[in-house]
Amino acid sequence: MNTQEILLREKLSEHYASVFEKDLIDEIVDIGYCDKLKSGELLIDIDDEMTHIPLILRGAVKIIRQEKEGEELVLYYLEKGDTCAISFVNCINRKKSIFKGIVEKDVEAIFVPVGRIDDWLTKYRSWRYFIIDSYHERLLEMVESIDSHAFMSLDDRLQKYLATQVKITKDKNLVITHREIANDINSSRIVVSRLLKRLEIAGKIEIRRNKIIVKKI
DNA sequence: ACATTAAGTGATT
DNA sequence: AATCACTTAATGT
Repeated sequence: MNTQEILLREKLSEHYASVFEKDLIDEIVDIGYCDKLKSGELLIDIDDEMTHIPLILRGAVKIIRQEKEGEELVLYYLEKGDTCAISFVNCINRKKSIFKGIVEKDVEAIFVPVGRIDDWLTKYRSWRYFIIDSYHERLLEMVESIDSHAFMSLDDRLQKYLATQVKITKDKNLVITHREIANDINSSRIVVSRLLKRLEIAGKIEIRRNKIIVKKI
């Protein structure tokens, strides 16, 4: 076994050791490779063919649905231990992606080529459960996204957004503009600015240029 | 010093 | 809650 494989095995066991059985980990180490992506990079675009499945080790990916240029809807975020099971089905039936994935926080992931993953489904119980579980999680997150758009006030949505940003970046100092927030929660920059101002007066956040310090949400 | 981009404000729908 | 039409403030060249 070469050093690269040992390294990969180490990284894999950080978040997936308890999930996958030993033989499966051996196979992943065998054909997978590790890669890093910088924040802002495009992981997958609509109509792209899937060639690999990412097993996220650290960082976060924002998955969005996009209408014609501009109009977009944030569906959910992928974090460590996650994979996009939606992409998994695309791999099996060779359909093109219906989502867009942008790196929200620098990502390190193991990429598994699509070739073997079909067989693994019948071969490994842990893989089967992992995929089904992942699918279920994504569905719940999507429902939650729909719910918040349908039933929550913009103010609540904004606070929820700030909370998830803190969770994803693991940092209470968010480096983000009002414009970007407005985009993500489907509102206008002006309205977001005003709501943020109110949150600041309420003592929940602190506003700097290009930066928001979350104190208590 | 100047241009560019982010954020704040009042009025209007 | 969105949009317009501005102003003010911060930052890069």
